[in-house]
Amino acid sequence: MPRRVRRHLFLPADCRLCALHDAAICAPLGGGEIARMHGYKAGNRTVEQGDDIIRQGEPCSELYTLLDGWAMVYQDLANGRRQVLDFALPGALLGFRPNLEAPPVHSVQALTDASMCVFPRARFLALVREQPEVGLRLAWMTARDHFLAQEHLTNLGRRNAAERIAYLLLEIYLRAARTWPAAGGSIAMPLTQEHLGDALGLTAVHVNRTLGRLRRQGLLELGGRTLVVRDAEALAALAGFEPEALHRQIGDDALARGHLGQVARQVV
Amino acid sequence: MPRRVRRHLFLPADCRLCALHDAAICAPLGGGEIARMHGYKAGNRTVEQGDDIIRQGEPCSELYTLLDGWAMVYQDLANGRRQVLDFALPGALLGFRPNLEAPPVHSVQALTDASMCVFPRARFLALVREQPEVGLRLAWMTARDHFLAQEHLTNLGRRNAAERIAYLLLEIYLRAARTWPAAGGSIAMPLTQEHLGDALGLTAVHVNRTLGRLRRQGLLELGGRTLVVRDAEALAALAGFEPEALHRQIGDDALARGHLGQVARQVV
DNA sequence: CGTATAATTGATTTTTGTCAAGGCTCGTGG
DNA sequence: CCACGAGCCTTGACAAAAATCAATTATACG
Repeated sequence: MPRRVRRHLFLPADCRLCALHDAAICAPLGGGEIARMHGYKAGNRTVEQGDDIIRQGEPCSELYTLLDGWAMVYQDLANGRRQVLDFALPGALLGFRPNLEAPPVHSVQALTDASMCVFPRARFLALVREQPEVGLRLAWMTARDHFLAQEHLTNLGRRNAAERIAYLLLEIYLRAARTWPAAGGSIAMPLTQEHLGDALGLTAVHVNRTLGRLRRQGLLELGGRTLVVRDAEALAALAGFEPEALHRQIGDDALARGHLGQVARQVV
Repeated sequence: MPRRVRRHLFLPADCRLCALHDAAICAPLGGGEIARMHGYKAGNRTVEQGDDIIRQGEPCSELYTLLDGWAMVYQDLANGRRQVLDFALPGALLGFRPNLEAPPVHSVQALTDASMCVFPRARFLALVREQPEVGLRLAWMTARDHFLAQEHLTNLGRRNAAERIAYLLLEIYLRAARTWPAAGGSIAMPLTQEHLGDALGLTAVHVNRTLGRLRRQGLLELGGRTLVVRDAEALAALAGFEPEALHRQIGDDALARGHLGQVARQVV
């Protein structure tokens, strides 16, 4: 059972100083508007590793932008099984769902100490309402998350254990390396083998054996909260992973280049 | 190999006569605006069973609202495997993705003869731009599809063959029964056992055996393009399926009741 | 240190896939 | 009207993948 949520709430930070800007929901906002952003926020909050940020079934009237740290979105089933739906990195919007009035259906847990930007639901909606380009950004971010979920669906449905692991770790590597530039294929990564199993529909034991095989083949290294990608080419070939296709669809520039992005800017 | 796309293009139908209105992207539009909707459409189109509506990798500059019939969204992998990502029913928006400029990554195939409402990409974006409430509707529909994809992820990751089948068929039953009211737990359903397998990460053979077991237990009947749910309670218990939770999140009324829905209306 | 969490390994069972062969149904063309 | 073929469903025998059960062995941390 994850420990209870600890709340350390700070005054709103000045959004103009936020390094994350381009990666978050507020990306379309320009200088003048960003200065007024703090009016929509309740402030910043930090949580400790292991804390639940959102708990399925418990009313939650806030949305969050993850500012720093890792989180996981997951679902607990009645029979004790757990499915990890997504790993969230800085910039991720947490708590958005089709019916914001109903309690959340998924939990979100901090995998490291983490900090986030807190939006009360009503103010978040006001923001979306008053800044149409933010609404489009919201649609784009949701479409991106949907696309990633579909990729994971393919991963679970049509790949075996080794392929699934290779695919997930490559994806995580690329996403993390974009946030915290990586040296020599190595990134800090807090996921345990049990997390990987819960995300991939495998048991931790089977993840362990399969990881061992990949390690012995010289494809990767994993341990001590560190992931080292030794042979990205081979991993990609094994998993049928196409970085370009992924990037074309959800890359940073997709919003800037894509039509939806153009709309987002034109609407301003 | 699915046969080539046949195109029968008709003049735009009058959107005021469209029975689907509430279920589609245009739901937030009122009387005056709906009358101008045809200005954004290229027209209606019909396709035959087995036709590909969208093909992954082939440029496609249109979006569609499915008006009648069934479709499937799927992905072909390099090694010949296939993953079904979603089954689409009337009202579904087809072809929306994070980067509309890049070719689609998923294919969409008609599972019955089908008809749809065609939007050229540029005009679709103009609609979203000029009618902010349509933008919010787009965000909501995408969030709904994302939520469903996450449910499917849990289904593949943490349920065995019988549970997966029970879950999927119940979901399909409920969705179809909302579109075409069902009598005695029976609906017309064009999915083959191979379709189910490709959606559930199982082989058609294993689907067959498992379906047989469910049939012998008196839980359901499936054949002749007809699905009969004999014991919905037992199926739901087996699958851990909670219709209320699903409905609370994505039910028809969720938009009307939910805050996002309120926004959608207030923005007008 | 001592405890808790995470990783590892072996033996065994269960679930699912693979290969192969027939059977059923329905529409088409002779 | 019947024969044929395509697509789909069904079943059996066997193989492979993954889960389960059960210890151990690191590793991290107060």
